[in-house]
Amino acid sequence: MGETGETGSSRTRPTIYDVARAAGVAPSTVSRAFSRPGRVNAETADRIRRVAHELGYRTSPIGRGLPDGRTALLAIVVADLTNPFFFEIIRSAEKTAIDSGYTLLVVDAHESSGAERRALERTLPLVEGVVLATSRLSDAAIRAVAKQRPTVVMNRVVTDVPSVVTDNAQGMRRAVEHLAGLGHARLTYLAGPEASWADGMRWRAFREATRELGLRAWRLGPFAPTLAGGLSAAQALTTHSATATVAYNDLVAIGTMRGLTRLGVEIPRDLSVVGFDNIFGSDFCTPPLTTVASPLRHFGTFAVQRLLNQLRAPSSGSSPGLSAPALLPAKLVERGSTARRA
Amino acid sequence: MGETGETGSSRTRPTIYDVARAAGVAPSTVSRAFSRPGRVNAETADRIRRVAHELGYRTSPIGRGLPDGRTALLAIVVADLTNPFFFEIIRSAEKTAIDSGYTLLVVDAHESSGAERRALERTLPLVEGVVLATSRLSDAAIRAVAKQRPTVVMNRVVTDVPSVVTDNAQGMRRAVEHLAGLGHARLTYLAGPEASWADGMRWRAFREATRELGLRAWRLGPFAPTLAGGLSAAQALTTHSATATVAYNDLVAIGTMRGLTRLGVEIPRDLSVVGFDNIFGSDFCTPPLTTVASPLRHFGTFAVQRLLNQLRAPSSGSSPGLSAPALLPAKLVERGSTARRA
DNA sequence: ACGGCGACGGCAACCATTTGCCGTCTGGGG
DNA sequence: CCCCAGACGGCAAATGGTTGCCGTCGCCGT
Repeated sequence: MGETGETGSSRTRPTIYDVARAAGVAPSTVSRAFSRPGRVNAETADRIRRVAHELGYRTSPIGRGLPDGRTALLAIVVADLTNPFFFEIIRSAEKTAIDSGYTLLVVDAHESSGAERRALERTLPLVEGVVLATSRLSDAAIRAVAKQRPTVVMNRVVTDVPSVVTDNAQGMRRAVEHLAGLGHARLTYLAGPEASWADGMRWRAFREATRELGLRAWRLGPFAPTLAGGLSAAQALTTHSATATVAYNDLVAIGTMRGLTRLGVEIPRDLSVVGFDNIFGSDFCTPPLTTVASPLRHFGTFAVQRLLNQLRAPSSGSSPGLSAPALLPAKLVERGSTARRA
Repeated sequence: MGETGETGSSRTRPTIYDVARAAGVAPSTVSRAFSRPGRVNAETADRIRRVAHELGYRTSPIGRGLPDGRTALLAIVVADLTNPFFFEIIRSAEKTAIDSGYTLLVVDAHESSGAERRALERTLPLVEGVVLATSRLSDAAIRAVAKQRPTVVMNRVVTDVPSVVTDNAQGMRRAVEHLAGLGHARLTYLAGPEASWADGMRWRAFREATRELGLRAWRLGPFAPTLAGGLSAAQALTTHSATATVAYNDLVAIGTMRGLTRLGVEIPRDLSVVGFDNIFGSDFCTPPLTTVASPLRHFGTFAVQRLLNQLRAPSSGSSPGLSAPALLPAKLVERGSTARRA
């Protein structure tokens, strides 16, 4: 009934002023005791730390961020939080950020450029830098983001913006060679979202690799990069004469296998399927999926490291070495979804 | 070489002072034009908004948060980001938060109370409130969190802290009745993490339901709430005489089925399996999993709504109605992993 | 003995915004 | 004609830290 007359359990945390008063020093000294080790006498610093600890003082990120905008926050924007592709990426990115004293915000773009734009609008002012993981934004929009905050894009190349990408061409080439080696001569590619840069890369590499090896190649789609998308792809495949298919990603591949199995097509006997990404789950679906493996863990670590580099480099501007895309190798993991042509 | 002499493309956004100067008013008026509609003359406000828009002004969340701590940030802490159980929860929670003008931070606790504690330490000062989704923290630790910020716990009951839980007892009862109806008389429960409150609830309900129906009941575990955990469970099950099993959650159930299949046990012919949660994927594993469905989507929405209620209610304190657990119903989804006893 | 320097701590400004309070102006009622 | 109220806009303080600059003090070298 009464006003907030509580004494100890107040929800407002103590400030440096409280600590300063209790320790008999000036607030600035308290601040320095925490943020500038060595600048204040060791004994004094010790006493301050002791008092602060007793009072339960914790430095407020808001106050700290005010003067120079240092919020110690980074963000990673992923196209789809539920896509296992991002699991390892998020975790490794998070770890790297934490190890450097940053907190990583995970932002879900729901596979929509509109949602991505809105989310960025909300998040950007808060953070010091951002990783755009497989963004659905236009190059121009991404450059606009990069103008506001240090930015790293993942699995995409945008002029003047640092990026981390898998070697799609190399991976696709391996996949096609693998299928060719099994005797397949008629291949389809199941395309992903039109807005996906990686999809464009993969399709191009697919076309080139098949051409060089003298194979017939078709493109089906686009399909949503989800299991549901894969189901539609299965439908489309039934009327097709190809004996092997490469999907935009593992989710589509798995969805396709499910759909085809349901339609009575047996995999890999009737059709070989190759995925992309080697996500969590691709090894225990039935049959286990042959897929082009991306170094997922390195992806997150690498992206955040590049971001941190930018943050540390005051003279960002025009160092060309920094914005050249970092190319991470891809390798083929052969599992049960591909077999010699019947 | 020179100093930062750039003109237009500066990374520092315009402030209310810039807008005020351009519009010929005081900064306070600009502030009010945005945050206190009606307080300033409609024409003036209009002019200010126009000028602000031209300048590309956006109110800074940091500055705004300073005076009264309003950061418009909420956090949801999930036990494991990669667990599909949380997908729908996160999405619905996020939507609810955004609709109310808040941004939701997603925080991963990596199934570890240590990591959860550290993450909270980092996040708590930033946010106005927090949802603890299946926390691995002790009750005392949770109450300590609740003392710092408005808090809602999910799938768990902690005295004096508002919570949202599924009706585990009811769901488990349905599952056991279902199995009994199929002629099973020897049942095992595959336990989840010791730190899981829901696990305790489910095991207790399992024991009671089996006792009342006159069935034999065993408890195996604990197992990690992951596919890997399910694989270990499969191992443990092979030496057991039960004809049906209920798993702590779907991930364990699916892992168990995989493990058993690999060991030559056929499901549901040799063993019936029931999961918990009805996660994304439980319908397309082989065989499709019979499971106790939680209203995942409502979970997130509900939790955030209760949080928002707390934020709006200044007189929180001791209104008992507010902290009574909200019980969400559970129902059984019968699929292919259960069958009549052989 | 004195000058200088380095270590250390305090003062005050600064960051972007909100808000309590006050001054001014206008209009209407008595 | 005066008074009062209400609308509106400005001043300045407050929020919680950080940091440039300055003063003080003690020590060392000359």
